[in-house]
Amino acid sequence: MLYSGRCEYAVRALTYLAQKPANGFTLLAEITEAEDLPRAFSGKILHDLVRAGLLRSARGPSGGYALALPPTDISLLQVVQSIDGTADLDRCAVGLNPCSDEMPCPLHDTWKPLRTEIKQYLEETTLLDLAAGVSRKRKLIERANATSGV
Amino acid sequence: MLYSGRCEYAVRALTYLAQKPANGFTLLAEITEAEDLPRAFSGKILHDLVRAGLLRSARGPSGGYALALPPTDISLLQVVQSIDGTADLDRCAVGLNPCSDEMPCPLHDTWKPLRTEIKQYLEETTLLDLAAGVSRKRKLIERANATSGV
DNA sequence: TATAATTCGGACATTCAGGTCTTTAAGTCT
DNA sequence: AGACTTAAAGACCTGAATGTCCGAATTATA
Repeated sequence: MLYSGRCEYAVRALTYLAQKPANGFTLLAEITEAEDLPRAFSGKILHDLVRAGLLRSARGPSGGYALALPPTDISLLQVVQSIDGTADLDRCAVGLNPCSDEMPCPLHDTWKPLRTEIKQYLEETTLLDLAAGVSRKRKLIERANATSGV
Repeated sequence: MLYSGRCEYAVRALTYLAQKPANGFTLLAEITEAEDLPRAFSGKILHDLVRAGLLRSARGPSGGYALALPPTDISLLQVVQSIDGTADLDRCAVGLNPCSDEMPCPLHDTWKPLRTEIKQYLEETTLLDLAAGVSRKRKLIERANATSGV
């Protein structure tokens, strides 16, 4: 709903990397197995992220992928723009052209503030937030298992 | 961004119908020419809306399509759900399963309020609002043409 | 230097949304 | 009844997104 399938894969892979210690590379195989992603396809997506400057990569033994920036410095918006481009976010909700503040489409006045809010959300949410969310979830699962006597 | 291409066509066709007097049917050809939509394809989409109960249709001479409800009673959400289904709107933003309030995904807490807002927006916006927006736009265009001396 | 490990890159396969075309069924009019 | 108009339904086509496969390029290590 917010972004494409490709982009979702990118977010998940990046979130996985954000949870790992900052030194050294992580294998594609490890990422895709942990996150249950299609391996070859994800390889291409990660490569796109390399070209976009969000990841570093290294070939050969002890190679793999690593974040090119600290998790605080990578926002969802950057990921979306690297993978999907910016087109969707600025597009008119009804698809009528031309559509601008001067020549608004039927939904323009009401839709625009909401769209701005969505964009802000993507801009403010970083990989750190995502990684923190994952560890919070992990704890909840552990607690659930403990209390249910497993 | 909010809904699929099919759904956008549906919204535009419905908006066109909402601007017409309530009696009688409107030809598919008229709708698609006025809104510049692919004719055969739009026929299928309109038929989906008939099955969903948002439109009525009639074959033969003086046949065509008409709203099954007054424009105030058809919300964008109903259109989206008739065409795209409800899946996207309730889906977890990151695509992790399971994802619920008890077992939230990394984005759950922050994404959910925004998603609720989007849903509310779709629910509160009706065909009447859209039709009103169109006539507002039409006036703006006329005024622009008048002042530019055309 | 040889070898193994790993990403890179392109060719190919599959699936799905978008879209056209043709035939059929259901109405209206004379 | 017969001719005509129009939506309904289905077969088919197209292009983009998704995904696989395999060889080439690169690099650490023995």
